[in-house]
Amino acid sequence: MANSPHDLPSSALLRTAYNILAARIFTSVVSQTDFNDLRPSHGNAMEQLELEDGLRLTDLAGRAGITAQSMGELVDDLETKGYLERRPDPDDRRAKRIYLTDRGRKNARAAKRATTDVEHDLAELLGEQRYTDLRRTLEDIISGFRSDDEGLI
Amino acid sequence: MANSPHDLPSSALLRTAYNILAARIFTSVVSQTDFNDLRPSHGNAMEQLELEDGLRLTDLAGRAGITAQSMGELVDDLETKGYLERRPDPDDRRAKRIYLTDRGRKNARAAKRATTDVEHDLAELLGEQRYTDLRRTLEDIISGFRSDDEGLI
DNA sequence: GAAAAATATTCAGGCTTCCTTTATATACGG
DNA sequence: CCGTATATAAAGGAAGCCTGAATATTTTTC
Repeated sequence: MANSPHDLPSSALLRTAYNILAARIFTSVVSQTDFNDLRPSHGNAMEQLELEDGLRLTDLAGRAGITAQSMGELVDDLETKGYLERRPDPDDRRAKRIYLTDRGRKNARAAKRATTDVEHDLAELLGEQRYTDLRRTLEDIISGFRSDDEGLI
Repeated sequence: MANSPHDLPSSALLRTAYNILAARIFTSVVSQTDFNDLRPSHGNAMEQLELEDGLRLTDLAGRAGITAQSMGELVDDLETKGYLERRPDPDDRRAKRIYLTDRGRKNARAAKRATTDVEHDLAELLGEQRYTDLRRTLEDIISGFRSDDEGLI
């Protein structure tokens, strides 16, 4: 590769490190032939439903930080591909609730496993102490800077 | 915001930290009214020309990691807006060399300043020791993992 | 208890950023 | 020179996000 990391801005280091980790997780999941019809953006929906099933589109969008319309497209696609299904919300007939199918649950488990594996690899590469320090430092950057530029992200 | 950073995967922490820093740098540059016609992707071209002026389109694309065609669009746009100019390569009449204009140089200086400011802010937030540790850790992640997944990024 | 306001979703269309394919001009090795 | 490689450009498309407007339903308010 052309660039030595030497004296790159920290933002570039963060981006590259993120890209490497994200690519590992994503390729680990889609390399299972069952799931090779997923694209990275589908993760926006799947990640949330792994945590809590049966959400409404609006909630899903809010948690992922994208518009309801964008999330609608992702959910359309994931529904077509058989990962999700929409069922009417019995309490609010404007809304539908979005559930993982069996296939969706299998995928969610694979994603979780891949993410956990990467955390392990990271901790192994860095050692427990530096791994913990890194996470704390990143959390400090997020909470320390977020307030400064509300809503710019 | 909805998510507490607690036990998010490290990849998510890296992405959020990157987004915050990148947004700071970008908004700091474009908030100068002179430069409010730039979009983030223009940085792909400008960043490289800050380092070395007079590159050919192909080199520029290679260094930025995008196709020559994509870079061609960015350069078209930046030329229209007066940041760059193309001049024929005297040694190879197939090629053109791309130079910063005065306006382009002014912008490059502003970008460099914004980047430096963010590094300072980071070092101040974390303290010198943790700032240095963070950078070294990120470099270690990049060099430690890059070899594993060659070309997946 | 009806009119007004808010909410959930969908439909239509657009923008940005990147891509692939194809065309054209130029360079260079044998 | 002739074939192949290289530099750029032109045309069109896919992905991922957006805004605005339409529709159905719920909640609020007077």
